[in-house]
Amino acid sequence: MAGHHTLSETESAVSARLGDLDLDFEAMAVASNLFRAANAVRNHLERTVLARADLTWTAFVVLWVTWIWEPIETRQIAAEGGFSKATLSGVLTTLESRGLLERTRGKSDGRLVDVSLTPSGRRLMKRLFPDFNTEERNVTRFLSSADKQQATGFLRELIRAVEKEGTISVPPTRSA
Amino acid sequence: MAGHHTLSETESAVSARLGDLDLDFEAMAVASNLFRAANAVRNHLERTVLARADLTWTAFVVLWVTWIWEPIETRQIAAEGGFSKATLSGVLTTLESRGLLERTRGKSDGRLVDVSLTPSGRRLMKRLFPDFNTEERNVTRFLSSADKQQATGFLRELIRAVEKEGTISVPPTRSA
DNA sequence: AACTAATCGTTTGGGCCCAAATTATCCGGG
DNA sequence: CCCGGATAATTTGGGCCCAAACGATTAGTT
Repeated sequence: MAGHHTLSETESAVSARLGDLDLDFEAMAVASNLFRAANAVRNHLERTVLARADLTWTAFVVLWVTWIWEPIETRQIAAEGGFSKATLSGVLTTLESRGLLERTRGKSDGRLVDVSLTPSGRRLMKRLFPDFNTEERNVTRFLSSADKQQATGFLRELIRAVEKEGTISVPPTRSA
Repeated sequence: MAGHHTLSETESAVSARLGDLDLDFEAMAVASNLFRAANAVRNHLERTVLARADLTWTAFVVLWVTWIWEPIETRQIAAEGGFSKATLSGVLTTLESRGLLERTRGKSDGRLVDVSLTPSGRRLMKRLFPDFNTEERNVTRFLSSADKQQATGFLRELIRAVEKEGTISVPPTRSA
C-alpha cells in the first residue's frame, strides 16, 4: 500500500474520462477509502499479530466469534463473520485438524452443526486477543475517543444501508 | 451478513472471557465495524453491478486503476489497489485473455511492464463506472455530505496510522 | 407411511490471495 | 567484457473465497 493520489487528482482524472455527468465524488471517496483502510489494517494485522500465531485473517475471525459465543451454529459464524458457508466449511476443517475447535452434530436437529473451541483453542485466544487489541488501538491512535465513536457510527450506517437494501435501482444495463 | 450483536453485548462477552484488563473497546468497535462494512459493501457491489459485467472485485479495481492512470506500471497498480504483485499477475492474465487490457514491456527498462486498456476495456469502464458510482451513492445514502467528508477523513487517518508504522510494539509473545 | 418442499452443511470448480522461489533485466565495478 | 548485486515480474504451492450442485435431515401434506 503506497501509491496515493490526492482526492482532487483522482476527481479530475475521472472527469476527464466521463465528463463528470452526474457523479457523487463524496460517495466515491468514502467507498475507496473504506476499502483501502480495511485492506491496509487487515494486511497489517495479518503480518504482525496473526503471523505470530500462524493464523489467517478468516481463521482468526472464526476463532474469535466462536470464542465469544460458543457453542455456536455454523450458519451463525458465517453470518457474524461476513463470509459464505462454503468458505466456513473449509476453514473449520483446517482449524479442526489443528485441534483448535470441534464440530458436533446438533442433537435436536440433525442438520445443524455446533462449534466449540477446544481447551487449546481457548488458551490461544486468551493469549492472542490482548495483542490483537493492542494493534487495534495502534491503528486507531490518530482518532480521539469521540472520533472513534463517530467513525463507528458512520460505519454502521454503511452496513445498515446495504442490509436494508433500499436500492436506488440501477437500470440493468446489459453485460459485456 | 446478518447476525449482529450490540456493542455492549459483545463488550460484556469479551469481559467475561478476559476480565477487561486493559482493552480498548472503542478501537475494537472501529476495527470490527470497519471490516463488517467493507465486506458488506464489497459483497453487495459484487453481486449487483459487477455480476452484470462478470467481474470480480479485484478485476474491477485493476481495470479502474488502469483506466484512470494508463499507461501504468504493474507495481503501481498493485500499490494503488492494495494487493500483492503475485495476485496482480494472475488477474492481469485473466483480463488480458478477455481482451480488456494489454501488457507491453517497458521500452527504456526491460524489466518493467506497462498496462493499458484495450478499446473494449475502455468501453466497458465507461459504461460500468456510472452504475458503480450509483451504488456507491446508494450505500452512503444515510450519510450527509458533511458526514461523508468526515468519514473519509477518519478512514484516511486509519490508513496513515498503518503506513506510518509507529507501532506501539506488541511484546513478541511466542507462537502456538 | 409416502411424497414433497424447505433447510441444513458440505463438496466442486474456478478465481483470488500471499510469501517465497524463480527468471529476466539492469547497472556498477573490475 | 564479465561478474555480481539489486530490482522487475512471474511462477509455485497452499489457503481462502464464492455460487451452484449435492446429499442428508426435517416438516408439512395427504
